[in-house]
Amino acid sequence: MSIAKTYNPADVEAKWYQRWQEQGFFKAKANPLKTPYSVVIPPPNVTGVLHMGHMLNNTIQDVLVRRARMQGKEACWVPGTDHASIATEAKVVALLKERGIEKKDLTREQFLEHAWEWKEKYGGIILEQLKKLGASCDWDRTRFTMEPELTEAVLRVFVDLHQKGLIYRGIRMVNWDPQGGTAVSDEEVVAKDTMAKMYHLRYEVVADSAQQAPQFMTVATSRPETIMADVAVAVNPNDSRYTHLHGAKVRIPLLGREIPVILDEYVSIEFGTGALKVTPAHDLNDYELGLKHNLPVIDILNNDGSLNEKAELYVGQDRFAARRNIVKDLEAAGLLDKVEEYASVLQTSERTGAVIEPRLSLQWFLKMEHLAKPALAAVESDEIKLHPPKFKNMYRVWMENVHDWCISRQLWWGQRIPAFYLPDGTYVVALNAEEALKLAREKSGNQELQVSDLRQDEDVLDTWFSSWLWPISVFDGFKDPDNADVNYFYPTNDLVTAPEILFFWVARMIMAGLEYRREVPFRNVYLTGIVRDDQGRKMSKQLGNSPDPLDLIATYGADGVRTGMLFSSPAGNDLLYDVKLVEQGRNFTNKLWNAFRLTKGWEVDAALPFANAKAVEWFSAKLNTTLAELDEHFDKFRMSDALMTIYKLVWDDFCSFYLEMVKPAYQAPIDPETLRYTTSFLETLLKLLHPFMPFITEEIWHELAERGPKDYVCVAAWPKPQSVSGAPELLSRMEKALEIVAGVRNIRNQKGLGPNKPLTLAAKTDDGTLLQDYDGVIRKLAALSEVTLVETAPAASVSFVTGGTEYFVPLEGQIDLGAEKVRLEKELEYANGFRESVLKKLSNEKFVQNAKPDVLERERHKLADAEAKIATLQQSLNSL
RNA sequence: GGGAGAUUAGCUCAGCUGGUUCAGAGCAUCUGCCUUACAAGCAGAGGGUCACUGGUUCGAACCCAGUAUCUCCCA
Repeated sequence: MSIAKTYNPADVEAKWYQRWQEQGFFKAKANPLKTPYSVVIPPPNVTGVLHMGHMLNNTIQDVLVRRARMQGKEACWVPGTDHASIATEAKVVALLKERGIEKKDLTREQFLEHAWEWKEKYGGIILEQLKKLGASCDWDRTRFTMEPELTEAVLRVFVDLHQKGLIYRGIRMVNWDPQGGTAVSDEEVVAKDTMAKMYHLRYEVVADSAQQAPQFMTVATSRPETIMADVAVAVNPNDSRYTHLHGAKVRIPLLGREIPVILDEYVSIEFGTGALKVTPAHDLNDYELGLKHNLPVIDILNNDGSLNEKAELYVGQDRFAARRNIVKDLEAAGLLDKVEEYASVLQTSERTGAVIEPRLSLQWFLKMEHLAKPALAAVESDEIKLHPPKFKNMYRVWMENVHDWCISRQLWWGQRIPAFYLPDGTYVVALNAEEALKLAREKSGNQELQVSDLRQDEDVLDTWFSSWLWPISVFDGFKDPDNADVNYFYPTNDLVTAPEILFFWVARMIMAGLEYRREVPFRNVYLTGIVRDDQGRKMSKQLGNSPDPLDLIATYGADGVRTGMLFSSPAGNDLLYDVKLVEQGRNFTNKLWNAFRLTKGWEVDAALPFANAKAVEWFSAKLNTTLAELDEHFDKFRMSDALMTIYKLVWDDFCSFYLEMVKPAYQAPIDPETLRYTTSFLETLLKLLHPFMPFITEEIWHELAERGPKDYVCVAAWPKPQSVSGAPELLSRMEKALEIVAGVRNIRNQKGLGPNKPLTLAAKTDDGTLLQDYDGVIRKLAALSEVTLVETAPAASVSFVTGGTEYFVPLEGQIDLGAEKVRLEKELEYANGFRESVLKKLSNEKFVQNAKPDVLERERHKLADAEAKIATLQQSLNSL
């Protein structure tokens, strides 16, 4: 039988994924006999494709879920997608445009038909990609935030919150995305630092009499096109420069409309010219100033960011075109004083990238105060733990300063707001038109009203208004609040997501969970970092610095990519992606493969006695100690540490030491006992590795032995640490033995002797038990023909000291006495220095008085060891 | 402008309540090896004033204060 020298993932990954599905291992159902463990996926955009962030995020989820499954829990990972209203609608609009169709030429129904068609065609690609990664989701549970059941949940919640008086409609300053043609929430606005221009404009002061020479006041603005919406100029009452203008009026440049000069301490005397143009319709602060001073509001913007007829000038031009033109005209009219560059912050839309225009509009809002309070308490009390905990601070600050949530969007793709307007302009809120009609008849007292008399609100709800219900709605907790699934799987256990959406999504899920089930939606929130390139830049399409995850999987194998991504991604830390990481991951799979290949190739001779008791006993101790460490890492959500712990256990302890200890000579057979132990160790390692590397572990599991129909490592029991008697002693003795091995190997290296040149070793010690017990191990790993005890140093030998004992490797004719002397003197010098430092500590009375007894004891030991070592070295030197 | 966090080896990070020679890991580096499981490998080695300056303490990477730099969040 021949096994490939390198592991070939492409051959096995699809096979095992299919088999797991056929076996139904990923399916979960309420089972009172088992402990539930559930995770809901952060639903990716339905039209999205897998990127590196998804890879990291979903690998972590899969590790958690697979481990829980092996621990015998009823593991349930619910997959699904998000309808992502702005992003998807923008994509559909762009697609239609390519085909020569403008959105404005379509009816709502026609547009939605196109959108659904597109969703059916491209939607869910990302879920297929997740299968390539090995994600063990219960695919039968796949949900979509805009499917009928989930839409119903959204509408029910809207109606309920409206009844509770938490949803209201009002005119507010909103963040307007002119490209998306919709309002967006505060959380969807991204601030970008830029250099902006500050234009100093001259406003003519309205003269008392026509005879006076015209006077001007200079007002600075970064958005000169908004002067047509000005309703006042404000100055600080304490600003002596403007005292003469108190009560005056000024003319808007070019337009000539007269507006008052008002006084308010809000105006900063230092900033700009100390005079502030007041534009209530297009700036939040100005709006509040306007309210205070009872000023009118003039909105000069259309939905698409162009100027409307209220502007009077530049009507129909985009705001940026209008800005260029008005600057030109102002300059020509001599009304532009100067232009300065200054560092400013540009507000942009997260979804479309367009520059946000603050704008007054009529929107739906959800009051947050009532919802935020318990949601804050849940995190403060650690009922929900954030990993890493540093995010707790951020969470608190945000929750204490939360604003009402603007939940309406001027889009078509999404859940339409269930508000129905009566002919008189009032409205009712109801789940559907029939219910609305009932309410409308009651409200108006008009029994003649028909459904056709009612007009439903045109807006849809913010996407997050459906995703905040996700942990409940995926278990049908709104439709049927007492169903077995939701009772069993809710609250879920862990949520894995990006810190960017801590407020968008995580905080709101906590609110919804507490409001609708009186229980938090999850216990742990694991916040991943952002995947960046090796220069620390965010991965982006524009930069082209993001590898295609599917190419990576094809090249390095899903297991290699998964482990590569987890090698260096502690919670909350950004992952600097480097192809070296996935190479390391791939190399690790190959290492494991070859360990398997070695053991698989052994022939057994049943007559042979058990020859490797020391190795087996040691590795058993090592394995069980590591197991406990591993569980601790997992419990603390230290995924990289958990992986690294297994990595070293497999590579260093199992492959480099254990297998080398028990490996028979070339083509020699192995004893049955050793093979039995070795196979069992390997099986345990496969189990530990499975959550990280599901495919290769399943492949080896089945290659290693004939397996029953349900015997998969995927559902094998997670190993529990067994107590091994005398484990610390076993570990430290083997460690000492391996130090001797390293000493010999070092000499081989220094002297340029090959790894196999037969050598002998002599030790000068009274206590030969270690050498005796580990004789086989030391001889084999260091390739020694003989280990002896001596009383004096053999002639012509190289020596080393470890564990207070001096060892000699006789090397006739190859010794450079001078070099050897120098080496020994150096070592002696170091040992003396060490002795001095310990002595100094011990002769410090205060230390002796204050230090804890065990610390003191340790120092005394160190001193004794050092002195013994010095004596040995001195002797060797003398004998040279 | 307000707040939070960080600064440890070339890189990415550990280092729990101060105490095993002023520190660990992985990767990278260097040296030597095609030693029949693996060159996607083996063996060995080197590499750090724990950002800086003070303070507390018998003792500080760890506690305190200040300085510098960086990152993130909010305005």
